[in-house]
Amino acid sequence: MPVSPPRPKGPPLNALRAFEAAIRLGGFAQAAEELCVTPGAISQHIKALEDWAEVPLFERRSQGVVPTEFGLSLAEPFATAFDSIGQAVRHLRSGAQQQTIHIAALPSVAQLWLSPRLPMIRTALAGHRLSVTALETPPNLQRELFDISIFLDTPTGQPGETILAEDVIFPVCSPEVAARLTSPKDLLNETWLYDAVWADDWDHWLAQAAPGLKKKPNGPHFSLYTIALEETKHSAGILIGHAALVDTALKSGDLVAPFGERVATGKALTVTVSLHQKASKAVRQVLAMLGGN
Amino acid sequence: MPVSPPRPKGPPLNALRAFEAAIRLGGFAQAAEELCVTPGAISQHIKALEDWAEVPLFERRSQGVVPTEFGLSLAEPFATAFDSIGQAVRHLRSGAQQQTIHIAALPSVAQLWLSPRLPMIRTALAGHRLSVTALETPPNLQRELFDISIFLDTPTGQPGETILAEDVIFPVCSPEVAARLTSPKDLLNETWLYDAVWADDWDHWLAQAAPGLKKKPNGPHFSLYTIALEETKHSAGILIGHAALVDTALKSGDLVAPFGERVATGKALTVTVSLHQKASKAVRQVLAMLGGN
DNA sequence: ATCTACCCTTAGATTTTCTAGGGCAAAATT
DNA sequence: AATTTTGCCCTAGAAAATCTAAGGGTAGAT
Repeated sequence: MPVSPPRPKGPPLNALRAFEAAIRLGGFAQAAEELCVTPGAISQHIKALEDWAEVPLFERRSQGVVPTEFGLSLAEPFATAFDSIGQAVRHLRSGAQQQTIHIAALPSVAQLWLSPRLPMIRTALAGHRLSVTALETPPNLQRELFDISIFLDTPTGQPGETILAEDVIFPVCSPEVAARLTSPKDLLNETWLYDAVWADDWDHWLAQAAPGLKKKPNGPHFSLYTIALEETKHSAGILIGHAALVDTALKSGDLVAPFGERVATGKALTVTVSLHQKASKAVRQVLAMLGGN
Repeated sequence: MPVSPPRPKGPPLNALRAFEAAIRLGGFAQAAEELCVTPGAISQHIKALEDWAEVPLFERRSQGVVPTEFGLSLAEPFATAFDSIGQAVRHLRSGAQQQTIHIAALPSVAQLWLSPRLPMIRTALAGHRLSVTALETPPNLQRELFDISIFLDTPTGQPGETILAEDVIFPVCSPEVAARLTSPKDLLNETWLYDAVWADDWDHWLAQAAPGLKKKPNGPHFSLYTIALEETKHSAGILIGHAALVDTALKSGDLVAPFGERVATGKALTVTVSLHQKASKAVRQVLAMLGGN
């Protein structure tokens, strides 16, 4: 006789969030990244949820998970729900006495492009705190707590996005190294430096600027563009420079661009602002200073 | 220089839920009851949230907490957000192979009124599981996971509510005790039994049915109406019966109503169903069997 | 065939979250 | 005026959740 079982408890909220992320991003690993946990954590959350609801949400395949039909049907309601939560949380955060502007940027962009502009911003925004977070992938501004994101990526065209500059690349090196170079062919005798995530920059530039020139890539790879740039300054070799990132070094004379050929990558330095009313006065102010409209 | 702090993390979701409940119900204690935790837990959640947002949400007074103006302004967005979550969760639960109908009822109603009707419902709903939970206060059907609630309370008039019967009260006792009674005045010589939460039933009935009759209440109090009723059957005294709850005992002859005066309390036996599409076929079926429209 | 690169799971450890018990202060009651 | 009641706060220890790290399996590449 089923009388008085303990009050039926709702599902764990964090599991719902994990599920929402997993179904939206299409995988546990991606969801894990967004939530800053290991995939195992996501796996357990989903399992807990499946146990609670007594319904399978994902089909486990060897190459990843595939949402079940039913799981997919939950995507929209949960997305709506968490957008709603996000909005309420923004409202909550807007109450802080001292507002904080959260900026997300690619590590290299943060250090090489944003950093020189920060002092100006900070003085203009007295009374606000400023927080800069380096991220490998652009955050979902609707869901996460960033106000502004600055990335070097293919523009998505979503609302709130402003293109600051098209991305153009060209080899850069120290003046000392540049002295040895007269034509692109001389590159073959030099060490080529690579950024780990932009490893095909060299191929891309060569294809446009010096077709036919081939070289086995044997130079060092750096996980941080900034490190590669430092090494370049120390005459360790030649690096493909992204205009927005090497501008300061070129202006100071630490680096030079030995060849004139500038090649567009199709990417762009884009700044995106979250579309929310509160605090946006300060956010718009920052945007204007960064060169947005 | 604030570069690369750890990714700003959102507020703990559970704290948001605690806050939403606290602001909606107007107190930590009430929120604690709804979430089935101790008030201390709520207190900690709210504090965590206030620390996170760096803004006070409640003003602590000795007789309870009062929401700050800002806290109050968050009530609506958070209510909306959690309604949204609730809806998504219902959708999720609707996927279970074997549906469960969750019924919430006052303990006395569950045992005395609902219990005799359960076998009929269960056979009609083969393939569904049935869960009956005894609750002192009616749950928020929009937020909690109950499908049907049955309470003896003043009708609220909210959508989904059906009045099954007006609440009327009158003294009941065992036939053995009834043999000693001829007029209401004889009540003065008998032991009066009380239900702890309906302690003023006697006063209420006397005021209408036998004005002037006074007696110092010295009879035993029972925390469960069912126990009081059992004692009444064992001739331990006279109890104020609620029509819906003593019906079975009157029909079986275990109890009798020695006086004809029936007094309305203004309350009613009401059944409320959650307004949701899925699973509501079964829910409506149950409702019909209980006597709703 | 073997290797590499993914991605998901499981067991154990860690951190969060909860409960219990003791206080305090104002309001209601005696 | 004293007492009881109510409702929140605090802290330490206990319970439960959540996470990480290591394991294992599959597809496509070498």
